[in-house]
Amino acid sequence: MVKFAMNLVLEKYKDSGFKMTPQRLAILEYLEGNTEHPSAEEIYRSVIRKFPTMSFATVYNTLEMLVSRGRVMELSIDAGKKRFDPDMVPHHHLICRRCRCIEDVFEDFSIDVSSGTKRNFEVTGHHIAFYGFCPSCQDKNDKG
Amino acid sequence: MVKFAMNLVLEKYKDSGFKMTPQRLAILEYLEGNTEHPSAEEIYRSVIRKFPTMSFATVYNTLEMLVSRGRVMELSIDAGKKRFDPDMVPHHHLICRRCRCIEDVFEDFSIDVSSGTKRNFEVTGHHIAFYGFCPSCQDKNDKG
DNA sequence: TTACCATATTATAATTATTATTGTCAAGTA
DNA sequence: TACTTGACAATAATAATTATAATATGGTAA
Ligand SMILES: [Mn+2]
Ligand SMILES: [Mn+2]
Ligand SMILES: [Zn+2]
Ligand SMILES: [Zn+2]
Repeated sequence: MVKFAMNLVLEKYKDSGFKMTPQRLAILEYLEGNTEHPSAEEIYRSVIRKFPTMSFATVYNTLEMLVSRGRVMELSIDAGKKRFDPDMVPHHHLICRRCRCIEDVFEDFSIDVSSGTKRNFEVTGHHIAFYGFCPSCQDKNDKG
Repeated sequence: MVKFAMNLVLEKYKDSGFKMTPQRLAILEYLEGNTEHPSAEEIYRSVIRKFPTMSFATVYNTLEMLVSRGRVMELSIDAGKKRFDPDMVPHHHLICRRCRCIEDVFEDFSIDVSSGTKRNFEVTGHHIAFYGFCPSCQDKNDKG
Protein backbone atom coordinates (compact mmCIF):
# COMPACT_ATOMS: atom_id res chain seq x y z
CA MET A 1 0.00 0.00 0.00
CA VAL A 2 2.71 2.42 1.02
CA LYS A 3 4.92 0.97 -1.67
CA PHE A 4 2.16 1.45 -4.21
CA ALA A 5 1.74 5.12 -3.27
CA MET A 6 5.50 5.51 -3.53
CA ASN A 7 5.46 4.08 -7.01
CA LEU A 8 2.71 6.47 -8.03
CA VAL A 9 4.74 9.47 -6.91
CA LEU A 10 7.85 8.08 -8.57
CA GLU A 11 5.85 7.50 -11.75
CA LYS A 12 4.49 11.02 -11.65
CA TYR A 13 7.84 12.74 -11.34
CA LYS A 14 10.07 10.29 -13.23
CA ASP A 15 10.27 12.27 -16.46
CA SER A 16 10.05 15.69 -14.88
CA GLY A 17 13.61 16.60 -15.70
CA PHE A 18 14.94 16.72 -12.16
CA LYS A 19 16.99 14.02 -10.53
CA MET A 20 15.06 11.59 -8.39
CA THR A 21 16.69 10.76 -5.08
CA PRO A 22 15.31 8.89 -2.07
CA GLN A 23 15.19 12.16 -0.14
CA ARG A 24 13.22 13.95 -2.83
CA LEU A 25 10.93 10.99 -3.19
CA ALA A 26 10.21 11.09 0.55
CA ILE A 27 9.43 14.81 0.37
CA LEU A 28 7.20 14.35 -2.67
CA GLU A 29 5.48 11.43 -1.02
CA TYR A 30 4.82 13.51 2.07
CA LEU A 31 3.40 16.36 0.01
CA GLU A 32 1.31 14.19 -2.33
CA GLY A 33 -2.33 14.84 -1.50
CA ASN A 34 -1.36 16.67 1.68
CA THR A 35 -3.93 19.38 2.52
CA GLU A 36 -2.29 20.54 5.75
CA HIS A 37 -0.21 23.30 4.15
CA PRO A 38 2.92 22.31 6.05
CA SER A 39 5.90 24.51 6.79
CA ALA A 40 9.46 23.52 5.87
CA GLU A 41 9.97 22.38 9.43
CA GLU A 42 6.93 20.12 9.40
CA ILE A 43 8.09 18.54 6.17
CA TYR A 44 11.56 18.06 7.66
CA ARG A 45 10.20 16.51 10.86
CA SER A 46 8.22 14.02 8.83
CA VAL A 47 10.82 12.93 6.29
CA ILE A 48 13.65 12.67 8.80
CA ARG A 49 11.83 9.71 10.33
CA LYS A 50 12.54 7.74 7.19
CA PHE A 51 15.88 9.41 6.39
CA PRO A 52 17.65 10.25 9.64
CA THR A 53 20.55 11.87 7.78
CA MET A 54 18.25 14.24 5.93
CA SER A 55 19.42 17.83 6.05
CA PHE A 56 17.18 20.84 6.48
CA ALA A 57 18.93 22.33 3.45
CA THR A 58 17.68 19.47 1.31
CA VAL A 59 14.11 20.27 2.29
CA TYR A 60 14.61 23.92 1.41
CA ASN A 61 16.44 23.08 -1.81
CA THR A 62 13.78 20.63 -2.92
CA LEU A 63 10.98 23.04 -2.07
CA GLU A 64 12.70 25.85 -3.91
CA MET A 65 13.09 23.58 -6.94
CA LEU A 66 9.48 22.47 -6.83
CA VAL A 67 8.20 26.04 -6.42
CA SER A 68 10.34 27.35 -9.27
CA ARG A 69 9.06 24.58 -11.53
CA GLY A 70 5.46 25.26 -10.61
CA ARG A 71 4.94 21.97 -8.81
CA VAL A 72 4.25 23.43 -5.37
CA MET A 73 2.81 26.73 -4.18
CA GLU A 74 4.46 28.88 -1.56
CA LEU A 75 1.93 30.53 0.74
CA SER A 76 2.65 33.83 2.50
CA ILE A 77 -0.34 33.77 4.80
CA ASP A 78 1.38 32.82 8.04
CA ALA A 79 3.54 35.50 9.61
CA GLY A 80 7.18 34.58 9.98
CA LYS A 81 7.19 31.36 8.04
CA LYS A 82 6.35 30.06 4.62
CA ARG A 83 3.85 27.28 4.16
CA PHE A 84 3.62 24.98 1.17
CA ASP A 85 0.72 23.67 -0.85
CA PRO A 86 1.16 20.84 -3.35
CA ASP A 87 -2.22 21.61 -4.89
CA MET A 88 -1.58 23.87 -7.86
CA VAL A 89 -5.26 24.21 -8.79
CA PRO A 90 -6.10 27.86 -7.99
CA HIS A 91 -8.03 28.00 -4.75
CA HIS A 92 -8.47 29.99 -1.57
CA HIS A 93 -8.01 29.38 2.15
CA LEU A 94 -9.67 29.48 5.54
CA ILE A 95 -7.12 30.45 8.18
CA CYS A 96 -7.64 29.97 11.91
CA ARG A 97 -6.42 33.01 13.81
CA ARG A 98 -5.70 30.90 16.86
CA CYS A 99 -4.08 27.60 15.82
CA ARG A 100 -3.02 28.77 12.34
CA CYS A 101 -4.49 25.72 10.64
CA ILE A 102 -5.35 26.28 6.98
CA GLU A 103 -8.22 24.70 5.05
CA ASP A 104 -8.83 24.77 1.33
CA VAL A 105 -11.70 26.65 -0.32
CA PHE A 106 -12.31 25.65 -3.90
CA GLU A 107 -15.26 27.89 -4.69
CA ASP A 108 -14.74 30.35 -7.50
CA PHE A 109 -15.86 33.77 -6.30
CA SER A 110 -15.53 35.35 -9.74
CA ILE A 111 -13.67 38.42 -8.55
CA ASP A 112 -13.56 41.34 -10.94
CA VAL A 113 -9.87 41.90 -11.49
CA SER A 114 -10.37 45.12 -13.44
CA SER A 115 -9.64 47.25 -10.39
CA GLY A 116 -6.04 46.25 -10.92
CA THR A 117 -5.89 47.00 -14.60
CA LYS A 118 -7.44 50.39 -13.92
CA ARG A 119 -4.22 51.25 -12.13
CA ASN A 120 -2.05 49.75 -14.90
CA PHE A 121 -1.34 46.83 -12.65
CA GLU A 122 -1.09 43.62 -14.65
CA VAL A 123 -3.00 41.14 -12.48
CA THR A 124 -2.01 37.51 -13.00
CA GLY A 125 -3.84 35.88 -10.12
CA HIS A 126 -5.56 36.41 -6.83
CA HIS A 127 -6.01 34.67 -3.52
CA ILE A 128 -8.69 35.12 -0.87
CA ALA A 129 -7.69 34.56 2.73
CA PHE A 130 -10.69 34.00 4.99
CA TYR A 131 -9.73 34.64 8.60
CA GLY A 132 -11.59 33.23 11.55
CA PHE A 133 -11.70 30.35 13.99
CA CYS A 134 -11.69 26.67 13.16
CA PRO A 135 -14.24 24.33 14.78
CA SER A 136 -11.92 23.13 17.52
CA CYS A 137 -10.76 26.64 18.37
CA GLN A 138 -14.23 28.11 18.73
CA ASP A 139 -14.75 26.24 22.00
CA LYS A 140 -11.63 27.58 23.65
CA ASN A 141 -12.28 31.03 25.04
CA ASP A 142 -8.87 32.61 24.48
CA LYS A 143 -9.15 33.88 20.94
CA GLY A 144 -5.89 35.88 21.15
CA MET B 1 3.81 72.28 7.86
CA VAL B 2 5.71 69.38 9.35
CA LYS B 3 4.99 70.78 12.79
CA PHE B 4 1.32 71.00 11.95
CA ALA B 5 1.21 67.34 10.85
CA MET B 6 3.01 66.41 14.02
CA ASN B 7 0.40 68.17 16.09
CA LEU B 8 -2.37 66.36 14.26
CA VAL B 9 -0.86 62.98 15.09
CA LEU B 10 -0.26 64.05 18.67
CA GLU B 11 -3.85 65.23 18.90
CA LYS B 12 -5.15 61.98 17.46
CA TYR B 13 -3.34 59.72 19.89
CA LYS B 14 -3.26 61.96 22.97
CA ASP B 15 -6.15 60.29 24.81
CA SER B 16 -5.53 56.80 23.49
CA GLY B 17 -4.41 55.38 26.81
CA PHE B 18 -0.80 54.84 25.90
CA LYS B 19 2.02 57.10 26.86
CA MET B 20 3.16 59.50 24.18
CA THR B 21 6.90 59.70 23.73
CA PRO B 22 8.98 61.39 21.03
CA GLN B 23 9.96 57.98 19.65
CA ARG B 24 6.37 56.78 19.42
CA LEU B 25 5.32 60.08 17.94
CA ALA B 26 7.98 59.71 15.24
CA ILE B 27 6.76 56.21 14.44
CA LEU B 28 3.12 57.33 14.36
CA GLU B 29 4.03 60.31 12.24
CA TYR B 30 5.81 58.06 9.78
CA LEU B 31 2.84 55.73 9.60
CA GLU B 32 0.16 58.44 9.40
CA GLY B 33 -1.29 58.35 5.91
CA ASN B 34 1.50 56.05 4.73
CA THR B 35 0.26 53.76 1.95
CA GLU B 36 3.58 52.04 1.34
CA HIS B 37 2.95 49.13 3.74
CA PRO B 38 6.42 49.39 5.27
CA SER B 39 8.27 46.65 7.09
CA ALA B 40 9.66 47.14 10.60
CA GLU B 41 13.05 47.79 9.08
CA GLU B 42 11.76 50.52 6.78
CA ILE B 43 10.06 52.22 9.71
CA TYR B 44 13.27 51.96 11.71
CA ARG B 45 15.39 53.35 8.90
CA SER B 46 13.10 56.34 8.63
CA VAL B 47 12.66 57.26 12.29
CA ILE B 48 16.33 56.80 13.17
CA ARG B 49 17.10 59.82 11.01
CA LYS B 50 15.27 61.99 13.52
CA PHE B 51 16.16 59.92 16.58
CA PRO B 52 19.63 58.45 16.14
CA THR B 53 19.41 56.64 19.47
CA MET B 54 16.21 54.85 18.46
CA SER B 55 16.34 51.13 19.10
CA PHE B 56 14.93 48.49 16.79
CA ALA B 57 13.21 47.04 19.86
CA THR B 58 11.27 50.27 20.30
CA VAL B 59 9.96 49.97 16.75
CA TYR B 60 8.86 46.39 17.34
CA ASN B 61 7.40 47.22 20.77
CA THR B 62 5.45 50.17 19.42
CA LEU B 63 4.18 48.18 16.45
CA GLU B 64 3.14 45.31 18.70
CA MET B 65 1.30 47.78 20.91
CA LEU B 66 -0.43 49.45 18.00
CA VAL B 67 -1.43 46.12 16.43
CA SER B 68 -2.78 44.74 19.71
CA ARG B 69 -4.85 47.90 20.20
CA GLY B 70 -6.22 47.73 16.68
CA ARG B 71 -4.48 50.88 15.46
CA VAL B 72 -2.33 49.21 12.84
CA MET B 73 -2.75 46.11 10.70
CA GLU B 74 -0.09 43.46 10.35
CA LEU B 75 0.07 42.04 6.84
CA SER B 76 1.30 38.52 6.11
CA ILE B 77 1.49 38.88 2.36
CA ASP B 78 5.24 39.17 1.95
CA ALA B 79 7.24 36.01 2.58
CA GLY B 80 9.70 36.24 5.42
CA LYS B 81 8.74 39.60 6.82
CA LYS B 82 5.73 41.37 8.25
CA ARG B 83 4.49 44.56 6.70
CA PHE B 84 2.36 47.14 8.43
CA ASP B 85 -0.67 49.12 7.34
CA PRO B 86 -1.95 52.07 9.36
CA ASP B 87 -5.22 52.04 7.45
CA MET B 88 -7.68 50.01 9.50
CA VAL B 89 -10.54 50.39 7.01
CA PRO B 90 -11.01 46.89 5.58
CA HIS B 91 -9.48 46.75 2.13
CA HIS B 92 -7.51 44.56 -0.25
CA HIS B 93 -4.14 44.74 -1.97
CA LEU B 94 -2.36 44.60 -5.29
CA ILE B 95 1.04 42.96 -4.85
CA CYS B 96 3.84 43.17 -7.37
CA ARG B 97 5.52 39.80 -7.77
CA ARG B 98 8.75 41.45 -8.78
CA CYS B 99 9.42 44.50 -6.57
CA ARG B 100 7.02 43.51 -3.80
CA CYS B 101 5.35 46.90 -3.74
CA ILE B 102 1.82 46.86 -2.35
CA GLU B 103 -1.08 49.06 -3.42
CA ASP B 104 -4.45 49.47 -1.76
CA VAL B 105 -7.71 48.27 -3.29
CA PHE B 106 -10.78 49.70 -1.62
CA GLU B 107 -13.48 48.08 -3.75
CA ASP B 108 -15.91 45.85 -1.90
CA PHE B 109 -16.15 42.57 -3.78
CA SER B 110 -19.03 41.28 -1.64
CA ILE B 111 -17.59 37.82 -1.14
CA ASP B 112 -19.97 35.15 0.07
CA VAL B 113 -18.43 34.00 3.32
CA SER B 114 -20.86 31.09 3.75
CA SER B 115 -18.34 28.61 2.36
CA GLY B 116 -16.59 29.02 5.67
CA THR B 117 -19.61 28.55 7.87
CA LYS B 118 -20.51 25.43 5.89
CA ARG B 119 -17.37 23.89 7.37
CA ASN B 120 -18.17 25.21 10.87
CA PHE B 121 -15.44 27.75 10.43
CA GLU B 122 -16.35 31.05 12.09
CA VAL B 123 -15.24 33.62 9.53
CA THR B 124 -14.47 37.05 10.95
CA GLY B 125 -12.88 38.72 7.96
CA HIS B 126 -11.27 38.21 4.62
CA HIS B 127 -8.55 39.71 2.47
CA ILE B 128 -7.99 39.49 -1.25
CA ALA B 129 -4.43 39.54 -2.51
CA PHE B 130 -4.17 40.41 -6.21
CA TYR B 131 -0.83 39.26 -7.58
CA GLY B 132 0.76 40.70 -10.66
CA PHE B 133 3.17 43.31 -11.92
CA CYS B 134 3.17 46.99 -11.09
CA PRO B 135 3.46 49.57 -13.91
CA SER B 136 7.20 50.08 -13.50
CA CYS B 137 7.92 46.35 -13.37
CA GLN B 138 5.98 45.47 -16.53
CA ASP B 139 8.67 47.05 -18.69
CA LYS B 140 11.50 45.03 -17.23
CA ASN B 141 11.66 41.63 -18.84
CA ASP B 142 12.85 39.53 -15.90
CA LYS B 143 9.61 38.70 -14.16
CA GLY B 144 11.24 36.18 -11.82
C1' DT C 1 28.51 -2.18 -17.27
C1' DT C 2 31.30 1.26 -16.10
C1' DA C 3 33.17 5.75 -15.98
C1' DC C 4 32.03 10.30 -15.89
C1' DC C 5 29.92 14.54 -14.63
C1' DA C 6 26.40 17.57 -13.47
C1' DT C 7 23.84 17.96 -9.78
C1' DA C 8 22.16 16.57 -5.02
C1' DT C 9 23.27 16.05 -0.24
C1' DT C 10 25.25 17.16 3.98
C1' DA C 11 27.39 19.85 7.56
C1' DT C 12 27.94 24.13 8.79
C1' DA C 13 28.28 29.10 8.62
C1' DA C 14 25.94 33.26 7.75
C1' DT C 15 21.99 36.20 7.33
C1' DT C 16 17.57 38.09 8.30
C1' DA C 17 13.58 38.89 11.05
C1' DT C 18 11.83 38.85 15.33
C1' DT C 19 11.33 38.23 20.39
C1' DA C 20 13.08 38.17 25.13
C1' DT C 21 15.82 40.03 28.91
C1' DT C 22 17.73 43.39 31.70
C1' DG C 23 19.26 47.64 33.64
C1' DT C 24 18.21 52.52 33.48
C1' DC C 25 15.52 56.41 33.43
C1' DA C 26 11.62 59.55 33.54
C1' DA C 27 6.78 60.66 34.56
C1' DG C 28 3.17 60.25 37.54
C1' DT C 29 1.49 59.59 42.33
C1' DA C 30 0.65 58.45 47.46
C1' DT D 1 10.09 62.54 48.82
C1' DA D 2 9.88 57.70 47.98
C1' DC D 3 7.41 54.50 45.31
C1' DT D 4 5.39 52.57 41.15
C1' DT D 5 4.99 52.07 36.51
C1' DG D 6 6.14 51.77 32.10
C1' DA D 7 9.19 53.13 28.14
C1' DC D 8 13.83 52.97 26.25
C1' DA D 9 18.06 51.04 24.64
C1' DA D 10 21.42 47.59 24.54
C1' DT D 11 21.99 43.23 23.82
C1' DA D 12 21.15 38.31 23.93
C1' DA D 13 18.46 34.72 22.15
C1' DT D 14 15.66 32.40 18.90
C1' DA D 15 13.53 31.13 14.50
C1' DA D 16 13.46 30.89 9.63
C1' DT D 17 15.98 30.89 5.81
C1' DT D 18 19.94 31.21 2.63
C1' DA D 19 24.81 30.52 1.37
C1' DT D 20 29.13 27.85 1.14
C1' DA D 21 31.95 24.12 0.34
C1' DA D 22 33.25 19.36 0.46
C1' DT D 23 31.55 14.89 -0.68
C1' DA D 24 28.36 11.57 -2.69
C1' DT D 25 25.32 9.88 -6.19
C1' DG D 26 21.78 9.40 -10.10
C1' DG D 27 21.47 9.33 -14.92
C1' DT D 28 23.60 8.68 -19.09
C1' DA D 29 26.84 7.91 -22.80
C1' DA D 30 30.63 5.19 -24.26
MN1 LIG E 1 -4.51 24.86 -0.26
MN1 LIG F 1 -3.33 48.78 2.64
ZN1 LIG G 1 -7.91 26.66 15.14
ZN1 LIG H 1 6.90 46.16 -9.18
